[in-house]
Amino acid sequence: MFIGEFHHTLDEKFRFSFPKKFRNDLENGFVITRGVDNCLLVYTNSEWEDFANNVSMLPLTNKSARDFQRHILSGAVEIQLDKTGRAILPEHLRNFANIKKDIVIAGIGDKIEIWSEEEWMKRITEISKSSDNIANSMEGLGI
Amino acid sequence: MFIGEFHHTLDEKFRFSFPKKFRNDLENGFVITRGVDNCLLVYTNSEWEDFANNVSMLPLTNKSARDFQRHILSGAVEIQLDKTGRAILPEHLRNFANIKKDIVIAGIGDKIEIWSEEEWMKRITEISKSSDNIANSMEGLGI
DNA sequence: ATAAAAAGGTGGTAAAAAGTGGTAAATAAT
DNA sequence: ATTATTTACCACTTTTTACCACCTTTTTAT
Repeated sequence: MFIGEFHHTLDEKFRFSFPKKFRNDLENGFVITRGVDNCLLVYTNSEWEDFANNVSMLPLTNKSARDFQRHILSGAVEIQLDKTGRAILPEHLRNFANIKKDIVIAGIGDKIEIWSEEEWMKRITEISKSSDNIANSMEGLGI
Repeated sequence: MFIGEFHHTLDEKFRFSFPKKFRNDLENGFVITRGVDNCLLVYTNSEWEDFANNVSMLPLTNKSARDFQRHILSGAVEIQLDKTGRAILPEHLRNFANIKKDIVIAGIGDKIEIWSEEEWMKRITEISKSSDNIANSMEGLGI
C-alpha cells in the first residue's frame, strides 16, 4: 500500500530518487507511463502486464482507442532503480507532466503518481476547496 | 510487447535505426505499411499474417473495404534489418507519412508506429489536452 | 544538549552501449 | 563490360547507464 506525499527534485541528468518506503515494492523493476490529469503513473510489473494487454487489444478501427494506446503504451518506460534508488525520467514524460525540476511523488493506494510540484499544488488546492462536493459525487461508487 | 517513444533520424540514404529494445522481436524480418492517422505501421511477421489475412477477407462488395485493402496491402514492404539494426524507408511510405528527416518510433503493444516527428508532436499534444475525455471513452471497452 | 553514527540524497566519473557516417563489395542495368 | 545503384559491414563518436564517494540531515545515546 503506497501512501504519503514526497517532494523531490530532478538533477541536471533528469534523475530523481524514489522515497525509501516505496523501494521494496519496486526493486524488481516497474513501469512509468502517462496518466490522466497531467500526472505520471507508476505500475508494478504484474499490474502493468494486465493493463497493457487490455490496452493493446483495443480495436484499430476506433479513433479514441488508437489515441489511448498511443498515450499509454508509447508513453511507457520500463525502469530499474540504481543502487542509490534513483531513476531517469525520459523527455516525453517530463514534457507531458510539465516537469522541470521539482516533483511530487504521491502514494495512492495500489499506485504511485508523479507530478510537477506546481501542478500538484494547483490540484491539491482545488481539491481542498471542494472536498465536500467531491465526496458527494462519490455516492454510488461504493464508498 | 512494444512500448516507448524514440526519436531517430533518416540519413541521406533514407536509412534509420530501430531502437535496440525492439530488435529482438524484429530480427526475423517484419512488414511496414501505411497506417491510419498519417503514420506507418510495423508488424512482426506473425502479427502481419493475421492482420493481412483479415484485411484481405473483407467483402469486395463494400467500397470502404476495397479502399482499405488498397491502403494496407499495396503499401506493405517486407524488411530485414542490417547488422547495425537499420532499415531503408521506401519513398511511397515516406510520402504518405510526410517524413523528411526526423521521425518518431512509437511502441504500441503488438505493433510499432512510425511518424514524422512534426506530425507526432501535433498528435500527442492533442491527445494530452483531452486525455480525460479519451479515458472516459474507454469506459465500456473493458479497461 | 551535544556529539557521534547512520541513513538518505546528490554530484561526478568511468565504462558500456547505442546511433550515425562512411566505405567497400556486390548486384543490376545500360 | 563498365558504370551506377543498392546493400552490407566496419569504425568512430556520442549518449546513456551504473557505480562510487561525498555531503547533508536525522536519529539516538550519553
